[in-house]
Amino acid sequence: MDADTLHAKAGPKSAGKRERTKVQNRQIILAAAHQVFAELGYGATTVRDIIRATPLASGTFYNYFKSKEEVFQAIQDESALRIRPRLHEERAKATTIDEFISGTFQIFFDYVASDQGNFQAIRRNTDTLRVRMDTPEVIAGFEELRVDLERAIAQGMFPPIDADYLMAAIVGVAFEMAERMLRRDRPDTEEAARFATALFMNGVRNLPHVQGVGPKAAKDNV
Amino acid sequence: MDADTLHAKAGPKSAGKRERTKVQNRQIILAAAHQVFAELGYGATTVRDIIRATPLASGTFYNYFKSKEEVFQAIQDESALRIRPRLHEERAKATTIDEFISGTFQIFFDYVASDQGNFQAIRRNTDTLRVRMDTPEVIAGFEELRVDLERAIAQGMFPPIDADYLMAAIVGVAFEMAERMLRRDRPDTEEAARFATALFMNGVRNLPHVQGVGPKAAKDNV
DNA sequence: AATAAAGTTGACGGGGCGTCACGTCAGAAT
DNA sequence: ATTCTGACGTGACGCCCCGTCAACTTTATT
Repeated sequence: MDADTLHAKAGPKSAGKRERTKVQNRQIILAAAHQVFAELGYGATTVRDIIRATPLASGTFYNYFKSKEEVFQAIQDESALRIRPRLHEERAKATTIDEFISGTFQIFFDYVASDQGNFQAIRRNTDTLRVRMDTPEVIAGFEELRVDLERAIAQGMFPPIDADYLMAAIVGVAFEMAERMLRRDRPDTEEAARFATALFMNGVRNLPHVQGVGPKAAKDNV
Repeated sequence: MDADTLHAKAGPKSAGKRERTKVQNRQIILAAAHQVFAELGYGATTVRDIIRATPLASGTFYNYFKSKEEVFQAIQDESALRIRPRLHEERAKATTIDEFISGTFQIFFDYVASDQGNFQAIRRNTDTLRVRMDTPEVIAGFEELRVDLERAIAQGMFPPIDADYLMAAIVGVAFEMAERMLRRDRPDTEEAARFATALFMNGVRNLPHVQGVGPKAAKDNV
């Protein structure tokens, strides 16, 4: 056998065509990942699945992201960035704590309904809390809500209770209710937000009747 | 080359010693899995990790379980089986809906505190809802609670609200609060149960002050 | 034009998964 | 007691996925 045969192990046949810019490729990968995650769920999708939904080669993925987890977190960051301005706006606008809580639930349920696949990928297919909370953007989003709650408590708008548990309750109700909402035939984000707000502010015992109501009834319930 | 060389590929060196019974081996694997999942989390543990914590060989695992997911679900089934009698007892004992809800939270938080590793493995490392709800035992546990809620609503103990969302709210609050509870220095399951019950029954607006209280204060708060 | 920098590629080594042919043993059948 | 049989244990194997990297191409710089 000759030298050529021995060294024949190496060598991509043709590499390096660059038809897109760096930013474009990152966006292409992100979009493909978003779509594939939504379809298969986080656990079931492989990096190759993502790349296959793309004109790129497998190695290129790793020029932009360290791992599957990192793309996923990037997607969550994007989502957090999309929601936060709305939450800020809501906080500025709300004059009562009821309005603020209600607006927060509404924004959250609206987001979930607008990006069902991603929400379900979070819920069903991965290290839920770790991925949800480990990135600065997402943490920041939750932190802002917590600060608001603490301020409300300090200002006497809420009784002097444990802000940590209060936060947990809001997050828990929101995520779990969103799950059920999406299973319904025609998810109604306003109904969900109304229910969550009423339950949260008044408790079961003092809950107004909040099921199956139209816009007209909303006034009565909140 | 002769025939022996060709066929030399096969053959475990020494196989088949049977020092334990079938049931014992299943229990050995289950116990090892429970321990390793709690330590490393679901996602991070490999079937080989489980087997390594055992005197058995890798293939044996698959005589008892189809996959990593199946052992995990078996563990959840065991947990569900341990909790359900207590829930039944509580349901029989409780005379008011407050007592029932309070008892349910208490049992749940107690369980979480008694098996932290497993709870965190559920929360942090896997297809949360899928694993939590896909096994008959676990589904049955949730179903019972839902039936209770529907009955309470039908009997007028709760306002006529959406049992599905009510259920979601309870589950959401319980799981998310349990997470925070475990992060505390000295998790206090009674405090957590008191908070959850008060919030749930009365709402934030009507919440008694439920932080940092001893057994004496419990009477006042619930 | 020559050189450097940035970007792309696919083959490769590493490792986990589930299978399977082989080996062993306990108890049933004779 | 001996043979037979099927249940069980074993570890090597083939498959697939992951992340890396040397080779290669294009763009920027001098």
